[in-house]
Amino acid sequence: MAAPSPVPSFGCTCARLRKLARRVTRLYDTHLAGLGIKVTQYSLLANVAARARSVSELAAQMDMERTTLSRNLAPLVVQGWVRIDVGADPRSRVVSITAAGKRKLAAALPLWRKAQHQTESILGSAAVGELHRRIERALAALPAVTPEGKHS
Amino acid sequence: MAAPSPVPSFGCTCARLRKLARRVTRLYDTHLAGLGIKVTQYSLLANVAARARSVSELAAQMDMERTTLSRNLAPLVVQGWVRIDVGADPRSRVVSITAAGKRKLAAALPLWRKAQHQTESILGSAAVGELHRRIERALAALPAVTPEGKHS
DNA sequence: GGCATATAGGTGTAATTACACCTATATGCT
DNA sequence: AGCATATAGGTGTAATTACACCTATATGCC
Repeated sequence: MAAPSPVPSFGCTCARLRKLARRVTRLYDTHLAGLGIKVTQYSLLANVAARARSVSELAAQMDMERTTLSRNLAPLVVQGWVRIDVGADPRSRVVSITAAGKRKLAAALPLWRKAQHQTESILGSAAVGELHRRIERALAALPAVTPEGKHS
Repeated sequence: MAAPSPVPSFGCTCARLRKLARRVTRLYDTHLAGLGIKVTQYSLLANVAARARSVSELAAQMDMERTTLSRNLAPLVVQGWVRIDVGADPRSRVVSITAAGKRKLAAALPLWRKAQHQTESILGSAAVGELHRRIERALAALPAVTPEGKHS
C-alpha cells in the first residue's frame, strides 16, 4: 500500500500558476523599472487607452474585483495618467486616459516589447503561443468574477 | 500599410497569466473560505510541512522574494500554525510547522482537493495536465528570483 | 409622489508581492 | 586579533488583490 501523497499542494494548479506569475511579473517589471511604471499599471493603462469605460465595465474586462480596480486606478490618477469623471448615470464613473497617460504608454511600449520578446526568446515563440492558448481556453471555461455577491 | 496594433498589452503573456491566476485563486479561496485559510497560506503551510527550512531556502523553493516570504509567514505565525526559531547559524531562522499547523493542513486538505477537482472537472484533466507541463517548462527556463541584488 | 429594491461605486481591513535599505553575525585576509 | 566583506534576515514604503460593508442614486411598484 503506497503511502498517501505527503505534500498535495505541490500538484496545485493555483500554486503553480501563481509561482509562474510571480516570476514573469518580475521579468517584465525589470524591463519597465526605468520608466517608473509596473507591468500591472501598463496593462491597466493600455486597457483604459483602448476605450474609456465605467469602473465596473473595466473590472469585468480585466477580470478583477471592482474594488481591486478602484485601488489600482488610484496611483494612475495620482500620476496624472488617468482621469475618473462622473458618467451619464451620476452613480457611474468613467475612466479615461489623459494626454500624459498616452505619452507614458507610448514611452513604455518599447520596453514592454523588450520584455515580451525576451520571454518569447527564452521560452520559444511556439511555447508562448501554446501557453496563451491554454490560458485563453481556461479563462473561457472558468467562472469569471462575480458581479456582486457569491450566489444567493 | 496596416495601422500599428492599437493595444499591444492584450497580447501580454504577463497580463494573461495574472488574469488567470486571479480567477483560479478566487476559485480555490472560495472552497477554503470556511476554514479561514487562503490558498496562498495553504500552499506555504504545505511547503513548510514538507521540511523545516531556513527562510532563504523556503523563499527559493517557492520562488518568492525573501522579504515577501517573511511577510507571508507573519499571519501563519500569528495563527500558531508555524514557528520561526533561530538556526544553527544564529543569523538564520528555521521555519517549521506546529501541531496546530498540521491539524489545519489536514483539515484544509479535503477542501483543497475539492477546489483542485473542480478545476480539473471544468478544464478537463488532460488540459490541466498540459497546462502544468507548460508551466513547469516555463519555470525551468525563466530566470528565478535573484538571491540578492539584480546583477552588479 | 413615496418607498422598496437594485445598481454603481468607495472604505476598512488584511494578505500578497517586491524593492530599497537597514541590522546582525559569520568568514576571510593580514 | 582586527577589519573588510559576505551572508541571513527584517523594516519602510507602496502597489496588488479581495471580502465585508458602507453611501448614493436610479428604477419599479403602489
